[in-house]
Amino acid sequence: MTSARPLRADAARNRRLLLAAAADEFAERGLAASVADIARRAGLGKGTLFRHFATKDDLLAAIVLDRIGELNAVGEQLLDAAEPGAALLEFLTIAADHQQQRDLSFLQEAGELNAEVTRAREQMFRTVHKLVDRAREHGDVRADVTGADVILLMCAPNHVTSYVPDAPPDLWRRYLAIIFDGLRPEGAHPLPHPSPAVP
Amino acid sequence: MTSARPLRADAARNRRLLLAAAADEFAERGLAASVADIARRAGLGKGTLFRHFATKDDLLAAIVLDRIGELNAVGEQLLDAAEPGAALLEFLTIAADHQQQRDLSFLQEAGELNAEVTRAREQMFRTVHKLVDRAREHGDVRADVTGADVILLMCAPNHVTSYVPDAPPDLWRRYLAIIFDGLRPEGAHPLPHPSPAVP
Amino acid sequence: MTSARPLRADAARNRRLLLAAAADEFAERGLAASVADIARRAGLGKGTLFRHFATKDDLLAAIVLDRIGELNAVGEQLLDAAEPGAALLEFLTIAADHQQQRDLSFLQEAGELNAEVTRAREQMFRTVHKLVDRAREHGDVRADVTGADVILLMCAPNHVTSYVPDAPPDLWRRYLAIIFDGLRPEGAHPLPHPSPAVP
Amino acid sequence: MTSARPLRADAARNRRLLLAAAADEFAERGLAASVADIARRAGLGKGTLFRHFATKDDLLAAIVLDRIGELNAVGEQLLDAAEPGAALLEFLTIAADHQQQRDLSFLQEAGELNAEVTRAREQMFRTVHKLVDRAREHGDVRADVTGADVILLMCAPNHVTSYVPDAPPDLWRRYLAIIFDGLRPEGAHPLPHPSPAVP
DNA sequence: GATGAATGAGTTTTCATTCAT
DNA sequence: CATGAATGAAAACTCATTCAT
Repeated sequence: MTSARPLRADAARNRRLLLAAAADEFAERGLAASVADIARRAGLGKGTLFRHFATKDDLLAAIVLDRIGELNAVGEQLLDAAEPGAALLEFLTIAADHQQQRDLSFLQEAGELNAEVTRAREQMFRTVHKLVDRAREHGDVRADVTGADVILLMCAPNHVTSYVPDAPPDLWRRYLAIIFDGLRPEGAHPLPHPSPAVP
Repeated sequence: MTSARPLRADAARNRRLLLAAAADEFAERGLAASVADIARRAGLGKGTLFRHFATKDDLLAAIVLDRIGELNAVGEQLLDAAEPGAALLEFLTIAADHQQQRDLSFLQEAGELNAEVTRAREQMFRTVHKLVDRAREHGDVRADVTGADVILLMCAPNHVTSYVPDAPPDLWRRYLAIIFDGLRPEGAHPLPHPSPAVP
Repeated sequence: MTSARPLRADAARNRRLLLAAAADEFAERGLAASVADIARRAGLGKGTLFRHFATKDDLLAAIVLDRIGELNAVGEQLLDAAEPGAALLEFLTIAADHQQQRDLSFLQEAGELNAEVTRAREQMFRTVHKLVDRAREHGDVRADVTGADVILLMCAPNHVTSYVPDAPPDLWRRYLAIIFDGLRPEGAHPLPHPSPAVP
Repeated sequence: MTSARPLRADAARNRRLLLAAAADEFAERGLAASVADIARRAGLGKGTLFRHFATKDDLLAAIVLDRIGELNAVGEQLLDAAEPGAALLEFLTIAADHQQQRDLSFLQEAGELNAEVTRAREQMFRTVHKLVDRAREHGDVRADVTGADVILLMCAPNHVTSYVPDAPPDLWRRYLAIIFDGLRPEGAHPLPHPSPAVP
């Protein structure tokens, strides 16, 4: 689905170089990063970049797809964990940590990319729903919280710390903790609006 | 400070049109929105925009300054409120509501704009610090939460709902409630990272 | 010809203010000077400027016309002078001095302006031709030199010094002297090209 | 210094096309010529011009550098000529002829461009000083004339003919002859102002 | 296959000129 | 009449994408 035949060894290497360079460049300059800079950072020509990714958006989609895939894999593993609440917290922790390792706030800037990304995203969302359902059933999160809520709140810790210049690399943990406390059943106040359906 | 002499009636109207169009356009396309599109949306010529705001950044700064000013005014009034916890929640509610009326997530994209904006921002931040201090001393928010935390979390409800395609206009209230529950003393778990100093 | 009825007193004052401001501004910034700056320097509105001069070029033409008129007047007076050679040298000296008092190199930047300017210019040229003819007949300039030659060389002293940053105000006299020595009969070498017909 | 590695064959051709088109366009319209017109005249896209010359000023600097380099080379060769006066005249003749082939009066409009141009210009000026010194010592030019004078007068023949609408291509020779006669010792009148130090 | 030169639509900004106040 | 706000056609420059080498 992603590729018909496997790439030649050097082509695969170039693809990796490009993805890494693009992630770095996007992290530093947001989506405004130029393909020329990305190619230069990868040590390759612009033409090569376009051979691998027909479009700047395709390149972005490839990165997003990677991240989503990794995240979904983590989530699926955690579905079998013994303590559902701890599993959900760990999922969110790993998600935020992944984001933090390479500042991926730019991922949010990206709107609709393509069908493949949409499919992967929905798959990952389903996994989150399952994690949340288990945690709720186990009484680890409040009864009125849904998978959709967690999906929406998932990126908030990283987003929030992105406003701190030179933020310490683990600052997001503080805000994940606060938000997760807000998801717990203890001391929960009724929510003023129903959960959205969509994600 | 803002203007030497009052604008002519029609010029004032155009200034308002431009600010509104710019806020809308920035909301839809982020800071990448073009001044040409903003002018077209305002039903005015590009030159008129330039006459009012010498620079795209000046236009952005004017919007940001407006919002920050409104918000600070609200905050200062609430400093005298009887119940500090309720006052803080109301401040956050009004802040988010203001943001919601025109999606202002783009405000965050703006880095350093100019000295006036910086000053206004710091003023507003000081007000938030005071609101939080009062609420904390009154036992309405957890002891380990600071003004900086609230400043950072302040925009999260709107940001979070911006991922929902056709979000109902009050959806942010749900996430503000969850986050505010996370700030309450009841059921608080210790935070894994100290609060940042900066904002 | 220049105007049907005489200007009202204040209108005439504004016209003078504008011409003076324009001459100064053109002198400092060349033809790139903006009408807005000229109007501001005159202490008047842009609209007033355009009421007096329908076009930036018209404004320039008015200045040029002034200068040419003054110069022609000087030339005509000198036609009656006793020593034709000295008269020609004085004409060139006065011409260069006029140019120097307000740096008028910008006058050269101006191409064809309008019929009135062209007519005045031709009138002035005729005067120069007469001055040169008299000097030649009197043996004060070489036999192979024409009025056209002098017209062309007339601006060279000022032009040449314009390359010297912070040139002393009388430097042009040095180059006028050199060029005028080149026009004298003594030590003249035959000229390799016939004089042009046109100016 | 000029280039790290040699340009690809077609790129080198385009660079030449751009330089030629720019020189023509500048000659016709002065520095106000637009890069779009230059590119169009070269039969290339605007982007191509930008790729070769990052800035309009860079393009101008490249032209100026070319001309100055050629001129200096000519001058240095003539330093060894047997007759210093004839050598100086030939230098001025070649300089004017170069200028004439492409009207380069716009070169003078260019102020400070960059360090490289400044250096080349100073080098060329030193060469002129040497040519003039030799000619003066040999009695071929008047005793009170300096290298600076010749540098300033060097462009006058071309400048002067630029006022003649369809000037014959060799008309400048006439004015170079007149000016050079002014530089000769025979019939020289004392100069009314000392030579400038600068160029 | 890889490279980087070429392209031109699009961006911000400037400014002569028009016209409502 | 005077004013300065509005206008839009350029201008310089950027950059995703194509294509010759």
